[in-house]
Amino acid sequence: MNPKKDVTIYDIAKQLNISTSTVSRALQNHPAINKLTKKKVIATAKEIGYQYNTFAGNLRKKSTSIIGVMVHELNSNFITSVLAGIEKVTSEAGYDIIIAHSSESYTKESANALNLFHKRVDGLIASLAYDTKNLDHYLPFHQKGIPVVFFDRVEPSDKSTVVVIDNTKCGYQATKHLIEQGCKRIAHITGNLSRNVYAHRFQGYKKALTEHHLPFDKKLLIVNDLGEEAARNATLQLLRLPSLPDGIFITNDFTAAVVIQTLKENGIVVPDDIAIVGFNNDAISKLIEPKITTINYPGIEMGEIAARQLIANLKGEENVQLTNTIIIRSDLIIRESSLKKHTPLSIASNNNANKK
Amino acid sequence: MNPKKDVTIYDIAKQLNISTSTVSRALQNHPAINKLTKKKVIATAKEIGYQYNTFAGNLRKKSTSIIGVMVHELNSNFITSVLAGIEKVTSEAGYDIIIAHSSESYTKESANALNLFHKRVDGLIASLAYDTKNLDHYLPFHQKGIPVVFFDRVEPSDKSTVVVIDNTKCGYQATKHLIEQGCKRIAHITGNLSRNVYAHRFQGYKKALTEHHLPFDKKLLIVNDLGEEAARNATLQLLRLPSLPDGIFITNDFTAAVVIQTLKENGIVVPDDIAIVGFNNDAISKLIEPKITTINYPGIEMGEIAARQLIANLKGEENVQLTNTIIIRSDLIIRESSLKKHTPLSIASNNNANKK
DNA sequence: ATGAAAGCGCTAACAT
DNA sequence: ATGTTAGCGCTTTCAT
Repeated sequence: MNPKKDVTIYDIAKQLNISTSTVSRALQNHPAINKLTKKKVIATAKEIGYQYNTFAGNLRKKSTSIIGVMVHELNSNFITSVLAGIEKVTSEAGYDIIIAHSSESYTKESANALNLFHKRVDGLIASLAYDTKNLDHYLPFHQKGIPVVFFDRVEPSDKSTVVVIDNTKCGYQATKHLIEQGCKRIAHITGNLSRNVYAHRFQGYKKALTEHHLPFDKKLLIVNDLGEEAARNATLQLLRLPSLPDGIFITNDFTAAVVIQTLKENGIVVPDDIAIVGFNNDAISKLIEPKITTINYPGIEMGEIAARQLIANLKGEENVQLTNTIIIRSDLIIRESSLKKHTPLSIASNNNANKK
Repeated sequence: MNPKKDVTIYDIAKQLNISTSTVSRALQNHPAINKLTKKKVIATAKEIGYQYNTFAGNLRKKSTSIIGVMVHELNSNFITSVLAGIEKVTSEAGYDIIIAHSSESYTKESANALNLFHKRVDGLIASLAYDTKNLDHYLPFHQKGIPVVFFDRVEPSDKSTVVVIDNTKCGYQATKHLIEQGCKRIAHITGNLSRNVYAHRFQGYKKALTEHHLPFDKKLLIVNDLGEEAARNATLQLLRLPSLPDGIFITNDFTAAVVIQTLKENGIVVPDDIAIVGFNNDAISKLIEPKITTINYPGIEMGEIAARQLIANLKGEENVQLTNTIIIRSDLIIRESSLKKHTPLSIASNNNANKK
């Protein structure tokens, strides 16, 4: 298949009548090598079409300078920002990255993890799939001392650093904001509650209700796969309720967009009849009508921090036991979808009158 | 960094008192090996924690079973569908894939190409970046006989198969549809015209105008980077024109969504004042108001076909000279954004009255 | 059905 | 500043 024989450092060495070690060192810009020699080596390398053989190098060095990145999906602003952040930091540090995506499937995540392990990545940065419930597939990494950093979708682990946002706080903020807008019956549409992000947002939601003496009504909690159809069904389900909710906190903007559309199709006015808060600050949140109030959190920064943490681990600078959890800032962005006309924002947001 | 020594086939061989060749063959399920031996080898492999070393294998075999995939971006439905298609076909054929993305930058694309080359991928599937103007960075692949298949964003090449849609036809269809809706002044917002997809769509646009005896007005052609700000500026630029367009054909749905929003903010009614056709059938096209008429084309299929073509090349089954271009079907999806009230679709779409 | 032995291309400890 | 040398772990030809 590759008929032509590869050009190796032996060929360069022969041509220049020097040893392969000198060639190898020259190619790596080793300080002990004569500048002239380096020049000659590089020149002949180019001349005879030499190409570095990564396998031979990796086999010898027992390290790949590759960092694996496992993501649960690819098509969201958030993930592409995280990837950009990771790429920036890792490439500056001389690492390449390999991206694997699980498409939200535990099985695929597992297979990919094994695959990255066999590819001998030096480290791993991962976000878990929708239905991942254990971390067994990362055991080989731990056993071999390969550092793993989890971000966003995580499980508690004493073996790895996790980089997350404070989802409980976000859920709390989102819900509190709706309460301050005068909402009394706030629904929550979210994903699998065994996944940390959704579990914590739900906790925050409940906390806000409790603090403001609103009852938690389990009919107002809908857990689904967050797809388009599920979002429509969830909305219709809420609309069939004997008494409608007056606010919905939805765990991602895409789902929120579908919900808003379905509500409008059914003659419900957003935010007047039902106020909406989404999550993620995806591009779509600014493009639909009304624009969606949402939680923003910086993907780039999350990626950069995860990568920096991993590289620190790799260099042995950092003790995982010490920095086990890193929390990134996040904030509520208020737009039209949640602003009930009768409660001006400036008053509402500082209003603690509900508290005893 | 990886303190523990790796378990190798030598360890297995020693433990069982057989040779490494037997172990190697057993692990590969070679037919000449005794079933019992195989079982024992596999058992002890598991027992002592053996892990295959890809580098040693690749170094020896001079092939990696890895296919590189170069994409211009990651965050679109289209690309994720293509990836899914590629993944399906390649994994069935026993290949792994490595995804590299250029973020629409020629420089990054170039660097990534070299990188994949050094990683010794067995083949490459690529879509070009926004500003890629030559294919020099793929030369090493051609020289070494590594097959490359381009999809969607391509340049003409006699060395590779290209998999595309008929962009000229799509541009023509989109524009003709607007004309049939009664539009007389149709603007076109698009990307870099040296990129094939945009160039061809523009050709189709012009062809439709010419065929229907409408003049091409260069003030109605806006070329930009298709980002959010550019889309807004483009819209405002059109709105400043002494006589407004009554239709706009826009080269992607995200941009179209921003344009529609900006139009609405400026009191223009879509489609009544200005009808809109987008491109790609992204999720957003169904979620904004009005829903966007767009061109749909099947990413999954494109990915599958590109991958199948590459694998056929790899196996030497296929002669690139013979199948140089593969065209995938595509179609116009008509939604509200282009439907002028006074021209019912059923009549308009079969109407050739304009023709001499 | 199994084994011996060579070698894939590179690196690095050790020598000079 | 450069060379010698011994592998890294696997596959495979040739032999038995």
